[in-house]
Order: sequence, then structure tokens, then C-alpha cells
Amino acid sequence: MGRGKVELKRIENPTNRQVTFSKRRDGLFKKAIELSILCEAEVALLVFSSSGKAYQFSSDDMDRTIRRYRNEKGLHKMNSHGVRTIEVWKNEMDEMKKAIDTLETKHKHLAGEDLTTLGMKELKQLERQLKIGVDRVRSRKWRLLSEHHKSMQEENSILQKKIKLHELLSEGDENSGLDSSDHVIQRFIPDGQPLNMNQPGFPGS
Amino acid sequence: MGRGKVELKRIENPTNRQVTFSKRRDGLFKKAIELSILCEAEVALLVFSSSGKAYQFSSDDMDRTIRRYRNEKGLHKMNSHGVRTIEVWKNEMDEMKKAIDTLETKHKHLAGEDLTTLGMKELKQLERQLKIGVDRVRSRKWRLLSEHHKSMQEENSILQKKIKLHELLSEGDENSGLDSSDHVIQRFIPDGQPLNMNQPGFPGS
DNA sequence: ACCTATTAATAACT
DNA sequence: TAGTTATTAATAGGT
Repeated sequence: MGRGKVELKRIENPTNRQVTFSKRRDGLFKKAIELSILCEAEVALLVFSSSGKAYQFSSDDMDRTIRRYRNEKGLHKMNSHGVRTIEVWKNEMDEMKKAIDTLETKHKHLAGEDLTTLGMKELKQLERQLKIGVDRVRSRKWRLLSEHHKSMQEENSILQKKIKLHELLSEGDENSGLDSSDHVIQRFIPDGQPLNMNQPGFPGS
Repeated sequence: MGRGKVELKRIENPTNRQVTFSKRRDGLFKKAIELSILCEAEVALLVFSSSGKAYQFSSDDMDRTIRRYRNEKGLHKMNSHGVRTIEVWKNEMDEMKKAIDTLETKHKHLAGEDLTTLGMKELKQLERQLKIGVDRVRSRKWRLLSEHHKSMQEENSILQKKIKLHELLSEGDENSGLDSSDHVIQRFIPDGQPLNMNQPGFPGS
């Protein structure tokens, strides 16, 4: 609604985006309120603008509604022993934090960040691992492509059979339409760009 | 909109109320989705019908959005006893588990494992990232080596000065020991193998 | 922030 | 519960 349609995609113009955000945010909250009143529904709505500002509405109590949501999600189960001690929880948390730290460090290293803490030996191993990764990714890409290619060949073959059948069924009618081979060729070239494998290092490039 | 206005008050007719709930609920979710996409907003919406059925939408991750809301509201602090509720602990644990999952998945992908879930686009991006990693690791290796080289040059230069001093102090005693230049050359070749940089792609190889 | 041509949502009905 | 349509409501683009 408005002076023209708008396609469902991020509004690029920041000013427009901000204005639309204000308007639609107000509209959304209004609708939420109306739904909760007209239909006696429990509604909770949280909105954060891209600039980080927060807006909220809840027809009842936000925390209660969130709890209700969590219950629905099945987070109300207890562990087998009932209630564990705080100590155990803390330990578990600490271990998870450590695990996250380790993983994040590894991740950074694989991305080539924070390398200053590493020695030559570790750097060499890292490089080796990265190369293995590249090789495997390339291999997977190749397999994907070849599978795609194969399936297209099969489709192609089916289409050719269909056309042959068609030709047999309508003998003496050869000039009534497009050359059937056009269809086959059309089909053989995919719509997207899955054949655009011109990455450096890709087999054949 | 519709064949007549509706005043903002509970719809008494239960059938009408139910029908209106369905329609307006759908409309509300649609609007929420549109807002999140058009304006890059983080939106979370929880709706419970009066009959107790639950509906939800979150543009990102429901738990993350709820946590963001709690932070905004300053509810991340302790309760009156200085002990956080089990709910909050559980949330935190859940989020850490998710974080670990995500990191592990990424890690596997970088190692070239579990690639079957990825599409061609993701594979290409992964390859790009791995290549960046390799480049950075190589660059770091090069820097390490050149620093090592430089420090050895400095040491070498100091040693040469010492030797010169020695020669001056013990003039006329030139044949009493090993040729001093041997020491210099020995020192110049390090103990380990930091000079074994014959990796393919290493500068100069 | 306000205006209005247009599109979108939906109330009542089937 | 799903489809149709007359009407109202929301809002995009402009001021």
C-alpha cells in the first residue's frame, strides 16, 4: 500500500529505510495490540532497529510470555537427578567457556588471525592443514559439479527420448513447430550459473 | 478495512473471534517478517491464542533476541539473593552449547569435513577463506624468518667486532687456534631447520 | 511531520 | 476451513 509496490528486500536508501522502519514499526505494534484485544490473545513483540534501539510490547507480562514460550519449546525438563548443585553447573559452564575459547582461537588461526603467538613449527602445521582443507573443498566442488552434470545428462537423454516419441507419433508433421533439438540444447544450459567455475585453481582453469 | 469498522474490544462471538484471530495473526506475522527484511530489524514475535496454541517468529534467533531484550531492560543482574535463576543459567548454557556447535561446524568445514551440507556458493566462499588463511600463514612465516635472519645478522656483526678486538689484543698469535671466521659461519646457520622453507609457494621457491 | 494516491488487509458473507 | 468482495487501513513517495 502506498504509491507503488515495494519488493521484499532490504531498502537500500538509509533515509527511506529509517522512515519506513518508523512507520511500519508503529503499524506492527498497533496490529499486535489489536490482535491481543480483539481476540484475547497473549502477544509479545520485540523489535530492535538496525541502529540498536529497542521497542517492545506485551499484552500481559513479557517475562511470563517468554516463560510460556520456553515451556512450549520443551525446556522445562529437569535432569535425571532433579536439581544439580550450583557447583556442578559452574564447572560445566567453565568447561564450555574453555571449549569456546579454544575453538575460537583455532578458528582465528585458520583464518590467519592472531598468528603472532605461533612458532614456525605450528605455522607449518597450520599451513598444511589449510591446504588439506582447500583440497577437500575443491574436491567437493568438483563432485557437486559432476553430479549436476550427470543429472543434466540424464534429463537430456530423457528429453531426447520424449522428442523421438513425439516425432514418431506425429510423422509427416515435421515443419509445424520449432526444431526439437533446440529444446535439448536449451535444457542443457542451466538457468543459474552453476557452470561458472572460473575460480583460479579450479580443475581446467 | 473490511465491511465496516470494528471497535477495539474483545469480539464476543467466539466463531468470529477465532476467524479474526487466524486472519489477523497471519497478517501480523507477515508484517513482522516484512519489517525485519525491509528495515534490517531484529524482530521477535510470540502469540498465544486464547485456546492456548502457540505461534512464534524471530528474524534471528529467538533466544538471542530475548537475551538482548533482557540486557536492554537490565534484567541480567542477580535477584534479591544474589543468585541468578535457574532459567537464566539454562539460557546461558543453551547459548554456549549453540556457540560450540556453530564453532565446531565451522571448524570442520575449514578442515574440509562435513562438506556435503554445503552448496556451491558456500564452498566457493570457504575456499576463498582458506586461501586467505594460507596466504596469511605464509606471510607470517616469512616475517618470522626474516626477523630471525635479521637478529642473526646483528649477532654476527657483534661477533665479528669481538673477534676483531680479540685479534687486536693478541697480535702476533694468529696461528694458535681455529680460524675465527669459522665461528662466524657456524653461527650463521641455525640449529633447527628454520631455513628449510622449501614449501611450494614460499617466496623464491 | 503531514498529505494522498495506491496498495494491502480484512470483516462480512458464502 | 477456505474463497470472494466491499470497505477500511496502512503506507510509499512526495512536500
